[in-house]
Amino acid sequence: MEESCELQSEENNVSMGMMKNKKRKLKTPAQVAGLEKFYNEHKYPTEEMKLELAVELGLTEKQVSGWFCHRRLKDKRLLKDETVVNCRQDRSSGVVQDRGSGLGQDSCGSTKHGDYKYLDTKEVESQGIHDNGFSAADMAYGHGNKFTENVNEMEDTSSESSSYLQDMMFPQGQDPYDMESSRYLTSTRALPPLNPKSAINMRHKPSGYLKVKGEIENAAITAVKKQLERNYREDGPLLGVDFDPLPPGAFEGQNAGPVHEPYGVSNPALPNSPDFSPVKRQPGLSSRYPLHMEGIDFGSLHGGSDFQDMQDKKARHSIKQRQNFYSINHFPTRNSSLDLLEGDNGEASAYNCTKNHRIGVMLGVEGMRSDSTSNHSDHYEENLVVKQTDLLPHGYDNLNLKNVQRSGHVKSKPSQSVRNSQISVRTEERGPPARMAKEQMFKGSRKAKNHQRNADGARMLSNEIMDAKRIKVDPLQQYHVKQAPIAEIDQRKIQRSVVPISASFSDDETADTSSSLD
DNA sequence: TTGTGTTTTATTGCCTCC
DNA sequence: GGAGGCAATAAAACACAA
Repeated sequence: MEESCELQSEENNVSMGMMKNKKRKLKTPAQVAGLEKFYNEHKYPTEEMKLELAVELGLTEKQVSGWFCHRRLKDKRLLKDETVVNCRQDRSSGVVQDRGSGLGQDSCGSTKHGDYKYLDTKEVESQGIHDNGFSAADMAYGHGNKFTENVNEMEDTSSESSSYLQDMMFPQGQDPYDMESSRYLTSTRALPPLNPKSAINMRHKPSGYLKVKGEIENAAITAVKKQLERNYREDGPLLGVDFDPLPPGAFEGQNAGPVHEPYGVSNPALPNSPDFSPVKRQPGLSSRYPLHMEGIDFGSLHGGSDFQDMQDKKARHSIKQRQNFYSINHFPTRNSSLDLLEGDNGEASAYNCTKNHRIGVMLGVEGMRSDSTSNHSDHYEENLVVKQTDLLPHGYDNLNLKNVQRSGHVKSKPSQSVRNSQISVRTEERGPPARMAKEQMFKGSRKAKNHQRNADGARMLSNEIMDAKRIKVDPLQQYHVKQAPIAEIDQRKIQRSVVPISASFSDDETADTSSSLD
C-alpha cells in the first residue's frame, strides 16, 4: 500500500508534466493538502495564486484550476445533498415553513440551477460589504471577501435570526470540509442578501425573493426555529433546555468543557453536528496514502501576510478580486499545511477541516479525547492577537484588530512546524503541457495588464513566501489537528464577537472572549 | 481474487463577463 | 474573442464485501 502510494506519487511527480496521457494521476496527499487548504481560503484563486500554488505543489496551473473547479463542484454537490436531506426532514416534519413570501414550500427543488445555494462570489462579495457595513477599505483588507466568500460557500442561507441557529447546528450544512465558513456570518447572524446583484443596488436587507431565497435554503432550520419560538436561545442550550451554569474553573481542566467539545458530543441533539454528519467512506488520505506525510511547505502558499499583502494590492486595483483575504489567518501558522497532516503522535491527521471529516472515523474516540484541545486552543486564542501582530508584515499596521483576530483563529492550526520538506517539488520535471504553454501565450496580453499592476505584489509574494517559510511557529500555537473542529467552533464565536456589528447573542463565553480580546 | 460502489482526476463543451 | 467558471462525462484509483 505504502509502496504503491509512493510509487504513485513518484509517478505522479514524474508524469505530471505529461498530463496529455489520459491516465489520471492521483495527487499526492501533500498536493491535496495544499490544494485543500488553499481552497479553504480561496475558493476562487487568482491566476497568480493558482500559478504560485501550482509551482509549490508541482502541478500545472491547469491542474490547479481544474482541481479548484472540481472542488467547487464537490462543494456544491455536498451542499446540495445536505439541502435535500434538510428539505426531506423538513417536509417529513410537516412543519409549515415560514417562507417569507414567494416560493412556498417547494424549496427543495431548486428554482434555478445552483442558484439558491451557490451564490456568485462576486455578487456576494458586494453584499457582504454593504450589508455588514464594511467599508471599501475593509473589503480591501479582506473583511468583505472573507465574509462573503464563506457566505458564498455555505448553504446557510436562512435569513436573519435563524442563521445563527444554522451556524450552530449546521456546521456541516455547508461543505463539511469547510467548517470555518460558518464563521463568517455577521454577528447579527444576518446573512447577506442572496441576490447580490440586486443587493448591490439595494444596499439593504433582502426582501421578497431575496429573503425567500435565504429562507428556503434551510427550511429545516427555519421550521425548527419557528417551532421553538421563544424557547430557542441562540447561544443557549437547545430546545429551551437550561443547563446549570458551569462551575468555576470548569474550563481549567484539560477536558475543558462544552466549549471545546465537539457539537456532536455535547449536543447529541444536534443532528447536523459534525459528528453526526455521515462520514462517507472515502478512499482518501486515510487509506490511500501512507500516513506519513511528505513535507512541503504550504504555509507559504496561503502564506499569510504574503498573500494578504499581494492581494491587498490587487484588491485595490481590481474589484473583481474574488478571493477572500483571510490568508492572514495564517499569520500564526506560517508553516506548512502539512503541519496539519501529522498529529502529535505522528499519526496522519486531517490536513484541514476538510479532511477532518474524512478521517473522523479513523480518529475515532481518540479524536474526542482532545486532551490538549482546550489547552491548545486556549493558548492559541491567547496568543492569537500577539502572534499575529508580531507576524504582521510591513504595511499591515493599519490592519485593525478586528482583522487580526478574525483571521488568526480561522484556519490557522498552528502545530508542529514541518521541518522536513521532503517533497521535492520538482517543478521543472513537470513542465506544463504544451497546451498550457500555448494558453499562457494567449494569456500573455491580458496577463500583461495584471502583471503590470500586480508586479509589485507578486514580487512581494514570492519574496515573502520565502520569508514566511522560515518563520518559526510559537509552540504555544501548536495544537492537534484533531482539535481543529473544536477550536474552530470556538473561534467562530470569537469571530462573531469581533465583528463590530450589533451582536444579539447572549452572555456566553463568546462575549467574554470578545471582551478579553478587546 | 473479483465485483461493485465511491471518489478523484481529466477532458470537453457551453455560458458569462470583460 | 479570450478567459474563467460550471456542468457533464469518462475513466482511473481505491475501498470493501463476498
